Amino acid sequence: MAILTFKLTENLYIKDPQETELGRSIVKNSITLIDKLGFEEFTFKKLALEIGSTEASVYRYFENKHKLLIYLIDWYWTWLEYIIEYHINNISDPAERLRICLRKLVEEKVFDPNIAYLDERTLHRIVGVEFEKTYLTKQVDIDNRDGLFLPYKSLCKKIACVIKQVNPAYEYPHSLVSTVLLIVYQQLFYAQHLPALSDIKYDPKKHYKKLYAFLENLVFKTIQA
Amino acid sequence: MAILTFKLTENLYIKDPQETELGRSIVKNSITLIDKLGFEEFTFKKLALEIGSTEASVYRYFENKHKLLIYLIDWYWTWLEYIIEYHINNISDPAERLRICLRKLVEEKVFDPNIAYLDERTLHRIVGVEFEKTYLTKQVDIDNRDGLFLPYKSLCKKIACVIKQVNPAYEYPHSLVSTVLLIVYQQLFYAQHLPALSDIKYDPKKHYKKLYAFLENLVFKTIQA
DNA sequence: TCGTTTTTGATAGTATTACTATTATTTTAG
DNA sequence: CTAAAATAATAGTAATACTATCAAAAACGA
Repeated sequence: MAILTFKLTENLYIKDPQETELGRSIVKNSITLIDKLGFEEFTFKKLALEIGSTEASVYRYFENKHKLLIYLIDWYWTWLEYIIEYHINNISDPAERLRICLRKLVEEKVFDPNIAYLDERTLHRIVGVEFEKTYLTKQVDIDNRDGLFLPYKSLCKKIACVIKQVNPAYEYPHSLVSTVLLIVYQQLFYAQHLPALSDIKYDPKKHYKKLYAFLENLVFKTIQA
Repeated sequence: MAILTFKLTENLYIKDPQETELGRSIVKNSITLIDKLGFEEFTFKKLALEIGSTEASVYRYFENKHKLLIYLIDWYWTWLEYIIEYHINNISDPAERLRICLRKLVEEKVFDPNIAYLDERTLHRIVGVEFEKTYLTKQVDIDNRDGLFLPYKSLCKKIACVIKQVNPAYEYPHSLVSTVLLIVYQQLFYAQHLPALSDIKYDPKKHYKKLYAFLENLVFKTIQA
């Protein structure tokens, strides 16, 4: 059993949280706490209390909760790209590669503590609710310059390349992929909380299938010549 | 010259801001201030200072800044639905109706103080950056029950109906429309701040056209039988 | 026009947040 | 075993997100 870890840009943290017990505890517990409270209500003080440490100690790892959130989400996108890469690796048919990408995006995330360092299922939920808050800010240009959004851009680029393989003439592969990436989380959120905005009914057993059907149709028809 | 105003749900405010000079000043100035500072940095204290009033007075109109933001955005969606309604009103061809919907969604907003009560151009920018923050919260179900998202759902439904007219067999009209609504703001934001995620280049003279091309292709191909 | 209600302004106060700083203690690494 | 590094404990600050009180001003109704 190989434990998966990824190295993220140093601009995200003051001190690498993967290197110490406390650091790993901060990351691990911030996931459950953000999931439970939502990002707005989440504070370093509450986190410190949860892990039996102090606010000041948390601040030695992350400048602020914004950076910590991006750290978690960057980890998720890096992990997802790895998963997708792994599964399309030896598939030669471009259309099939694209179908696998979509399936991996939509598919329910499983958490295997033997393989994963973090709980991807909870992370998946956090990404759905909090991801857009990471860039819909006044500091987006600075954060972007600092490379904080690289994992997401990398994933987007990878899938855009697959689209280009299916139809090299299609003009908007990046726009389509960034759209698809948002749809996944948006439609699942709507299904659960704002059902008037979606035709996908909330039902953990079936909605992944419906979402996939919606997406496959949208993507393949859109890029067809 | 008719001044456009809309009545929004009473759950949004403590005291109707349209009824008093101070109320209108709060609404008007909150738009420019949120646009300038971003929602996170925006506070009732700063707003009160700006309009020469006090924090306590602002709190007499809105429970908190979250409700104020939804008020502004609800106003925008109500206005946009009115505009769309107005333009598709006497068009009989469903495909043409749909094309007009898309055009009105994408089109640069103009601000005519003779017709409009609020500055829709600035509001458009706020919607792009702040809209998703209104529902990506832990209170989404309560806010939804209180009818705070009705204008958006109404707009979505209206356009979904147009899609149904174009192809009654298409299974995901609401999902497609809510997707399209987000794309508009998302792709313009990406074009400006995260260009790696989009194929639309930032250029106020031409990007509306490109965005429209991307959308028209996506929507019509997706729903075609 | 007078009296009343409503609205606003002025001021104050509280709990919480988002930090920074200092020092003592513990852990770890050479 | 010692030095360096990491953490805990504690304190402190400015700002936020409110609530409360009371007086002045404006609006309004008889």
